[in-house]
Amino acid sequence: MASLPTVDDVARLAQVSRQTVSNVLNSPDIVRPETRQRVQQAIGELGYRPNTSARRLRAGSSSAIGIRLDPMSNGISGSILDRYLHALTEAADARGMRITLVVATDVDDEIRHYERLRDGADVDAIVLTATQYDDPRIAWLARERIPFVAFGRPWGAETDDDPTRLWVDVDGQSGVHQATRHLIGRGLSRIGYLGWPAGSGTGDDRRRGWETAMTDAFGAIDLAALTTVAEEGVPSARIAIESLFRHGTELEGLVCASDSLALGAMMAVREAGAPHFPVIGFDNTPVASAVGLSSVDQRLGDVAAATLELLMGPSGQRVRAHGDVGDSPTHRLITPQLVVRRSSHLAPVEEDAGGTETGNRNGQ
Amino acid sequence: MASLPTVDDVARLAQVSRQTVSNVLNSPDIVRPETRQRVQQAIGELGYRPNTSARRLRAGSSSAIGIRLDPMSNGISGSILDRYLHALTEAADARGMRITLVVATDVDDEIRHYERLRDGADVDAIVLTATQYDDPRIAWLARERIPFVAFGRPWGAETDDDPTRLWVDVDGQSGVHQATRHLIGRGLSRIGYLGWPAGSGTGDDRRRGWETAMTDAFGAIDLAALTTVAEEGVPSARIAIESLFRHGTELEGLVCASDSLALGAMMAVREAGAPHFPVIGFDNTPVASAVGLSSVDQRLGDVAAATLELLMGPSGQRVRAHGDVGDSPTHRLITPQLVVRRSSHLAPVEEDAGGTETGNRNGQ
DNA sequence: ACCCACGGTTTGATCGTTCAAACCCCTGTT
DNA sequence: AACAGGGGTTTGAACGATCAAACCGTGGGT
Repeated sequence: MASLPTVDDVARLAQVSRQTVSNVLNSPDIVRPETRQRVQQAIGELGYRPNTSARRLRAGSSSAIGIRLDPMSNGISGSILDRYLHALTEAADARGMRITLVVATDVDDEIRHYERLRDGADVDAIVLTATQYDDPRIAWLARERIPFVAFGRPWGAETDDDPTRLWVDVDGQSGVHQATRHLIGRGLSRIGYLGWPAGSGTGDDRRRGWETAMTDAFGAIDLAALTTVAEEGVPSARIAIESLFRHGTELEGLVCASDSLALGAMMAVREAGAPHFPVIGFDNTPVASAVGLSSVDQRLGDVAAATLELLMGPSGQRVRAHGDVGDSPTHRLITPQLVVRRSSHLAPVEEDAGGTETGNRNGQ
Repeated sequence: MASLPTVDDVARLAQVSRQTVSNVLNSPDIVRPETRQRVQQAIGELGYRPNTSARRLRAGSSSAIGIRLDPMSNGISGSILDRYLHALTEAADARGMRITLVVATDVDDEIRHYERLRDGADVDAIVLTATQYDDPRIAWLARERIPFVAFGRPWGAETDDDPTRLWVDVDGQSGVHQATRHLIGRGLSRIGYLGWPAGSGTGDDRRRGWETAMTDAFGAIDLAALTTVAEEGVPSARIAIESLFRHGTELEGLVCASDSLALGAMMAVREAGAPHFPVIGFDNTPVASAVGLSSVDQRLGDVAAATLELLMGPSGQRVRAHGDVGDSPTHRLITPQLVVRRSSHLAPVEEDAGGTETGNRNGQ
C-alpha cells in the first residue's frame, strides 16, 4: 500500500538530486553516462513512472494528442478512422504519448473543444482528419500556434511547404494505379472506373491513378466511356452499375474509388448474373475482407507513424513547437498497397484464407 | 498574450480568497449564496477555466477514463466499439471527463498498460469491453481496487450484485424478440434463426429472444428445425444459408444474431433468387444501413450514459471509489430497438430514406 | 597567480489547484 | 460575562514535477 515512487525516491536511491533524475528523463544527453545509468537502474528498481499531472502542470505539456472522432461513422468508410486511431495510439504509445478523444457537433464546437483542451493543458497537439479546403480549424490552430498535423493533404493549397502546415496523406493515385495494373496484368483491357463526382481532391487524385495506368497501357483511349460516377454509398453505386449492365456494357472489370462503391457494384454485378466480374475497392475496410473484395490498403500504420514523425521529429519524445520543423519535411505521402482477394480473380476459387493480406503493418 | 486567468485572479476580482473560489467550483453548497454569485460573475468575466493539470495533481485524479481499442476491427462488428466510443466520449465530456485510448496485443499487455496508466495517475477508471468468463483483467482491476465498468455482462458469474463488479449490457433477448415479433406481425410463421454455435453468452441470450417470441405465438413448435448455426462472419453465413436453400427450405424469413450473419444470409438469399426473403440483423452497423438491412440497434448512446452512471453516480462529476456504489444499482441492462429497413419488407419498395431510424440517441 | 569558461550537478522557486487546519464572527446557553 | 458551537471564510502546506539560477571543480589562457 506504499504510495507511488516520486523523483525524490529515485534521487535518494541513485544518490543524486531530483533535477538530475528529471534530466535523465527529459534531456538524457546532458547527464554523464555513468550517472545516467545509475539513475536508470534506480528507476527500474522502483518501477518509477513520472506523474503525468505534475509534469503537465509544471511543463505546461501533457504528453497527449487530441483527435476528433467523426460525428457519425459515415458509412463503411468510418472504420478507416477507427483503424487509424488504433495505429496512432500504438505509435504514440511507443513515444510515450497518449491519445485523447474529442467529439464535436460542428466545426465551431470542435474549435471550442480544442480551446478547452489547450486551456487545461490537456493536449500538446492536435491531429486533424477530414480536412477541407480553407479549413477554419487549420486557420484557428495556426493562429493559436498549437502544433497540429492534418491527415489528408490540403487540396489545392498553395502552402505545400509552409512549415506551419504539416500533413500526411495516402497516395490514392498510386493505389488505384496498382489496382488497375493488377487487372491489366490479368489480361483485361476494358477496365472501368467507378468514382465520385469530380471536384473532390481525394476522388480526382484516385481517378488519375486509373487514367495513367490505362493510357500507359493502351494509349489515348476514350476514358470517359469507361467512367461511371456515383455518390459515395452502397445504394447509389448499386443503382449506377445496375443500369450500366441493363443497357449492356463491354466492361471486363471495375476499379472503384471506395469499398462502399465497390460493394454496391459487386451486388449489382452478381444480380446481373456475372458473379465473377472483377471488382476492386479502396480502403480495405473490414467489409472488404468479409465479402472477399480486393481492395487497396491505406497502410494506416505507416500513416500513423508518419503523423507522429511530423509532430515530434524522427525519434523525438516531445512535440515540437508550432512551426518548428527544423530541416525535416513538412509532409509525408504514404504509398498504399493492393490486397488481392476473390473479387478480382477471373474464375471461381476457394474461400479467401487471408493469403495476400500484407497491408496495415506498422512501419518504423 | 496575457496568460490564462487563475483562481487567484478570480479571487482578487471577487474580493475573496483562493479557496472560496475553489469551493464555489467544487462544493457550491457550503458557500454563502451572495458570495457564490459574486464569484460566479468574476469567473464569467475573466473566462476562467480551472487548469485541469493542477487540479489533477492536487486531487490525485485525472478526470480521464481509459478504454482499450480492440486489436483489430474484428470484421463488421468492429464498428460497434467505434460507435460506443463516440457515445462514451460525448457522455464523458458532459461530465468533464476525457477518454484516453489504450492498445494492447494481449491480456497481459493490456494489464501492463493499465498499470502504467494508474502509476502515472493518467486515468481514474477503466472501461472494459469484450469481457470473457473468468476475465483476468477483472480480477486484476478488482485486486488493485481500480474503479472499472464492464461493457458486456459477466456471463455465468455468480457475482451479479457484487458492488465491485459493475457492468452494463444490451438486452439481446429483447432485441431479437422485437425482430421476431416484427416478422410475425407481418403474417409470417415459419421464421428461422441464424445464430452462432451454442455456448457463447451473448449468442444464447439472443437466441432465447427468438425462442420465446416463437413459442409465445405458435406454441410448442420444433425450434431446432428452424435453427441454423454459423460461425461469426459473412462467408460462413452465406455458405450455411446457400446450402439451406439448395436443399429446399420452408422458411419464410430469417432473424440473425449479427449483421455479419445477416449480410451473408442476404447474399445467399439473393443468389438463390429470392431477393425479397426477409432478413433481419443485429447491431445496426453502418453496413446494415448501407445495404438496407433491418437490424436491432444497440442504443450505444444509452449504453454509454449508463456506463458513466455506474462509474460516477447519477449525476456526479467524479469517479466513485472502487466498490463504493452507495445504494445505486450495480448494473444496467439497456433495451435495444429494431430499425426497420428494406430487407424485412415483403415486397419491393423504394430506396430506404432513413425512415424509421431512431436508435442511437443519447439518452441521459 | 588570477580569472574565465564550461560540463555536470544541486538548490530554491514555481506551476495552479485542493486539503486541512486555523480563524473570525455571530448566536445561544449557562 | 464567559464559553461552546458552528457557518463561512481565510491561510499555510502540499501534490510531483520542471525551470532558472547558483554552485563546484577543472583546465586553459593571460
